[in-house]
Amino acid sequence: MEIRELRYFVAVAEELHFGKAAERLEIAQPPLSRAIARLERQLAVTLLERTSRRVTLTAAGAVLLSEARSILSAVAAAERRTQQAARSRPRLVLAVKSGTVGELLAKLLDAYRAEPGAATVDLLLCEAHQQQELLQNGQADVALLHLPFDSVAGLDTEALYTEGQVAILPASHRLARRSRIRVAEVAAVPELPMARWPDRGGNYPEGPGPEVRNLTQLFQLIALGLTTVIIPESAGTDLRPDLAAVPVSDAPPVTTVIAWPSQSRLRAAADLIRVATRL
Amino acid sequence: MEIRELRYFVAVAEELHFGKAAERLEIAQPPLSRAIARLERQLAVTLLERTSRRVTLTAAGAVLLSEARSILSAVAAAERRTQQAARSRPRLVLAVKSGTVGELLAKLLDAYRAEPGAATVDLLLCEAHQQQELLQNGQADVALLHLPFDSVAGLDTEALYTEGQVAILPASHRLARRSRIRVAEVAAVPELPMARWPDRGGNYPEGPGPEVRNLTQLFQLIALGLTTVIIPESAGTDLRPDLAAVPVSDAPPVTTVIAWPSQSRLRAAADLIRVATRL
DNA sequence: TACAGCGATACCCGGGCGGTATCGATCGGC
DNA sequence: GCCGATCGATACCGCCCGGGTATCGCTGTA
Repeated sequence: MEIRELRYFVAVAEELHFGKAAERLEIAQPPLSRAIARLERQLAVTLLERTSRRVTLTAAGAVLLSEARSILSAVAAAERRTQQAARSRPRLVLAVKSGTVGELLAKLLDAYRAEPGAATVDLLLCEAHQQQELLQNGQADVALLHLPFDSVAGLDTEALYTEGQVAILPASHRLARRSRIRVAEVAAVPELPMARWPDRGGNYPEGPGPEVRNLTQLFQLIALGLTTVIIPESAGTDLRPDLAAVPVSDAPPVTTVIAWPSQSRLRAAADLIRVATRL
Repeated sequence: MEIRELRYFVAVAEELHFGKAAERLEIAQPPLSRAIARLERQLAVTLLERTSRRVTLTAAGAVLLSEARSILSAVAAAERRTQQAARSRPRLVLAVKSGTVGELLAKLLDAYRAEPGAATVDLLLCEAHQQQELLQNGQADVALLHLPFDSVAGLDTEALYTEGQVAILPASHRLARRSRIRVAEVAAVPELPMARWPDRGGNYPEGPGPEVRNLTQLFQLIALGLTTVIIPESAGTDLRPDLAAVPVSDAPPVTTVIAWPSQSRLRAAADLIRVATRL
């Protein structure tokens, strides 16, 4: 089994169409058919059921698709990390999404810079759902994630900071004067439907609330009295004066964790993680 | 970068000798030299420093070695799991080491067998240090591990059972009548030096105690008044009459966890894990 | 200084990868 | 019900690359 064969198989398994897959791979269709056939022969397993009209994955094919994706990620990561290690001045890529506790991040970077032999830290600002992938394929070395929202499968983590959540409301709203509130109460306000965030594919779930992409947009809509949201405390400090934050008593606490690929052996990453856990 | 090239690189990086590595790979030395040179050219990175007298790894080479090992494991796992998925009757390999809570294991297997669509579970009895590797390269799907002894890097786990530890002593020993004991007291008995277990390489650490490989051996030596050991409670039940178990008050508690590779997508494994967490 | 050890280089051969042309099966439209 | 379009498989060809042998060149040692 070779990497090229896995790349070919993933293309076919995703397109479910040899012609399209060949186009994506920038090769002709016949060599692709042969490569898949050879892969099947070597494994002694049928990966795809094909008629001349449709191509479908077998159960074994579905397993290999998932395995192959993670192998290809690991290969890309290996290439990046090897080249990174060859640089004289090491760099470390830290993936954070907007909304990450600014104060915590500043303290972490300051503390790390004071370390002897500290690498240059590049901040990679990204969307929440990209972080896992960035770590897996080596585009980032370390990330700050938020439990219980972000998935940490395949990652090692250390908890840094736990906080409650607050509801952000128009300052003039009747609920804005409450000292505490419950999730159900926020959800039950018909004139303030909860904002909707895009999923991985960039699509929005169905619902009455407005579609938003970032906190600035969101705060503007809340100030206009059009929506509301429940977010971690630290993201709701230093609000504009026409907004109010009310602690939500029964929202799950949010934990900021530092995460890295579990097989990571980078000196610089280990240093940063050690510094982070001592904060 | 191809799998074959990674296999070649790992061989050279481990042997630090092109000739030996070529022999191990069952190819001639010149193609091996060329393959490594090509890999270095493609990555634009020097992986090995070679004089005609010695070969050494560069920092980048050390990184690639570690990455390559895990990629090769992942490839082996992918092959095994794909072939497994192609079988009509799914099988599930559960890696356990001797000494694992027998009662817990029996309950788990019974409960799982009662599930609809349960796979055949094969028990793979192994040494503690093999389990991680068996899961990573796909020879096992699920394992029972013991924290804090076993490493769980790269694995997902669920805690099943926590218990204290006991010291196993000859029934006639003066400490055997105690109701509780401390680690320091056990360690301070000069006539009963703690038994030594082999490490990953099968070598024994230095020390005064006897070398042992399994509990049966060990119990025999304890009965002869030659050694002692501190083990989880459950491994010290139903002892032969000439042995006694004394709870050790300050030994760390041992947690039995069920562990699986974090990217695992096996139906049968998920079922087994679900059943286990409900026990 | 001569020799042994070891990686690199030169050169050759064969298999396999990728290309084009075409077949054969299947499904949809008229 | 037949024809044509679609799409994967097959046949055949050329070339690159992987693997082999022979040999070179450097280095450390006796």
